[in-house]
Amino acid sequence: MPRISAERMQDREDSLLAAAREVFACKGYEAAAVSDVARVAGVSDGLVYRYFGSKRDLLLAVLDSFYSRIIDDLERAVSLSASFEQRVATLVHKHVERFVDDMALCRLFIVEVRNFDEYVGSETHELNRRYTSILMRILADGRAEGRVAGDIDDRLVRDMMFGGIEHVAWRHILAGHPIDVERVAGQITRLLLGGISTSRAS
Amino acid sequence: MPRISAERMQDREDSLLAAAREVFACKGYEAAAVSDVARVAGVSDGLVYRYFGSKRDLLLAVLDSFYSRIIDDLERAVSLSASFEQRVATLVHKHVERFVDDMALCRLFIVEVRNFDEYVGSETHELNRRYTSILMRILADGRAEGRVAGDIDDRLVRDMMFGGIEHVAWRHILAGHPIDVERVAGQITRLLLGGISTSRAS
Amino acid sequence: MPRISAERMQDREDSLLAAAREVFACKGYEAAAVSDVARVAGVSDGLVYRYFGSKRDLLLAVLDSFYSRIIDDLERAVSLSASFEQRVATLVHKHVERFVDDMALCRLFIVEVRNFDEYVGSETHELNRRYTSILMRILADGRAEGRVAGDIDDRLVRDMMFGGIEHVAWRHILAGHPIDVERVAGQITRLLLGGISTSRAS
Amino acid sequence: MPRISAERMQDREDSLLAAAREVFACKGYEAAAVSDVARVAGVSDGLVYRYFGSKRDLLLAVLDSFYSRIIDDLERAVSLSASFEQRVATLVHKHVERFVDDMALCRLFIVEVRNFDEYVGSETHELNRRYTSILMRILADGRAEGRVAGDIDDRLVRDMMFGGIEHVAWRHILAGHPIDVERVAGQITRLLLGGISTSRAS
DNA sequence: AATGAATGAGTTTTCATTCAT
DNA sequence: AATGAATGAAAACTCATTCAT
Repeated sequence: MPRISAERMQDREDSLLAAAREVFACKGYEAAAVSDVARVAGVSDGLVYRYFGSKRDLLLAVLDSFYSRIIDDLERAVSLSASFEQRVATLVHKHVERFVDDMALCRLFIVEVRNFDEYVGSETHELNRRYTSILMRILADGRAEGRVAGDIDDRLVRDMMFGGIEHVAWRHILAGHPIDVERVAGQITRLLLGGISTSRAS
Repeated sequence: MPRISAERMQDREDSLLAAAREVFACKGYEAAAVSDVARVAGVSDGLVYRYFGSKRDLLLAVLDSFYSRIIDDLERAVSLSASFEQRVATLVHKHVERFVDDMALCRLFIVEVRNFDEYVGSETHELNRRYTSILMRILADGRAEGRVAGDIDDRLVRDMMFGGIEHVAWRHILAGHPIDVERVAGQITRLLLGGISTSRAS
Repeated sequence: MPRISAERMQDREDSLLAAAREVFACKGYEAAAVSDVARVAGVSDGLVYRYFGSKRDLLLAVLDSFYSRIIDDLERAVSLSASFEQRVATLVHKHVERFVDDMALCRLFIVEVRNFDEYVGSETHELNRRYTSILMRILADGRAEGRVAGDIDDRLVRDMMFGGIEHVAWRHILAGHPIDVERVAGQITRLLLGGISTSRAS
Repeated sequence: MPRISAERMQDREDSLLAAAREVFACKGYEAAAVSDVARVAGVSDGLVYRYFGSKRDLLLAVLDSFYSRIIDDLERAVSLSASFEQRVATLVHKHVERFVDDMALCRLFIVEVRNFDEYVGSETHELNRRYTSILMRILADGRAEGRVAGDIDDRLVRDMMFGGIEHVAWRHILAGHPIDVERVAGQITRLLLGGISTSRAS
């Protein structure tokens, strides 16, 4: 017979998640201690392990909840755009904005999770796919509309876009000067859509 | 354990560097222990500190030696290319190849060094700048030749290219299927030069 | 190893303190390892750091608890003495006795703490002041009663007394022959009060 | 067949001793590394062990050479004083001055050597005895001249004097204000000779 | 005689995780 | 269900000392 209701358990899990997000974002995964998370959440160390199997699980849960949130947000924004070019522009804009707003969590994902063996096949991986699949659908639709050059591999575009934006955002963040999201996103969009060359490229 | 003569100190340093490269590449920086490196190099723990001041120094030395090697290689390759487009193609090709050949080291740089405070201003940062400056020169020359669209920010191109290739390479590596360097580099080059759109973009 | 209830935390702290006192007294601060203390206390190494932030903190806690104990004792003894001379005699007697009873801790204070930069301004320093202030009050009162020569600097007396007794005690302890506290304290008192000379000194 | 002459060996030993004096004085015994000494002396680590059996031996040698120097100096100064009181005054003055001039070495002796088991019976102990015996002779002579109160134990006087001066000097040094040697020595001398009391003490 | 590379034991401290209460 | 005291296994780094050269 449970002493606390399911509702209460959910609240606890949420507050632990929030605490973990804060602590991991602030100190990074390695430097964060489970007891930091417990303290911030206002519970005992031991209780953390009733809700999450390990420190690693906690990290993944933080990132998964982050992804759930941003996927919905991105989908909603993209759905409001009319043309292919607008949808790309919106996605680029939102993604750049994501780096600006949630730098620490993006970094957490890039540095602590994405590169590890366990990543492939994980829930986090699946969520990342769902996030990027929003672009894949835009590209498929754009191709159907004849807006995408025929010899382009969509996965390549996806990687170039997300990889590129990651670097651009990082450069600004490391350099310490704030990103003018509007301008940067506009430039990236133009580059992606139109390329570097003055003439049609080979 | 043989005591080595003065003239073999360089060998020792090299073998420590090689051991560190292997261990860091395999386990990542945090997970690797200095004693792992020592064991692989066949020396005592303490000796590592005779050659490298700290675990961190060892990491940076590994990356610096890596950079020194690949900068020359890239410069030579690029210098052999005639046109702007060829030079870009060569650089993309070489960079993709680099990820294929030295995935672990690229990852080490990206994950363990690039995102840390101490990075800016370090020797490694300088080497990274030299590496990327090869592209910057290509772009500047291309612009002088009128091959680059006027409204393009070179640093943006740099980030999109290196960031994009990083993700492309990663996808293949994570998925476990080998990269057809020729084909992938070609596609990336085309995308960068010509963009996604069928017509001139926005 | 039994897990203790909350109400027994104090006991744990006390037993750690006792273990540290023993180990430090026996081996000195530098030569003592935290794991020695843990072993003597019958706990794990890590637990020491739950109660004391560092090895240094442990040392200071040992000395502070020592001082707390002896200050009360000295104050009580002195307060029972009627005249200036008696109070000085009592203090000397008690102080010599202290060296005899707690040689190792006195030595710990003198050797490991008193001469270090961090000492000034520390809790231990404050306790030491309280201890020595007992003598300062005796001297001030004695001066008010006209029992102290006018040109004497009280701080000088304090240093001569404590420094002198320290050496006297040390000599006996090093030589290995027990101190006749009564006799030695009497001699010291006489010397301090009356000086060496047969006639009034220069 | 020795490759270097006995003379050269002596020079080496002297320069090692000087280097050790400097390093120990500056950093303390524990914090000083043998290789620091070697570097300062301009020789290899290994060579230190040809001249001194261990780091400890090096410390003792430093202190022994220090004692040899100051013993002569003190003896000479005292021999120039005419009366008992003058001789005491000179000795006090010289001893206070010693603390001022050679604070670090005094501290080294007090903290690192005097309190250790091996001290009793060591060369250093013997030198310390010779140093303090200068006072013992003064007292014996003073007693013969009737200048010393009959019931005084000379060893007690010795301890009170050296212990007291040690504390006085230390207080000034810790507090950071320079000692007015003349004044302080004068006060100490007066206190030792005449005592605290306004009247002849019990 | 001299070097200095090499050793390897030893130290403090941290923390994820467990489990008696 | 909740606690938080306790564990114990690392792990980075230092250095006195040795000994092949």
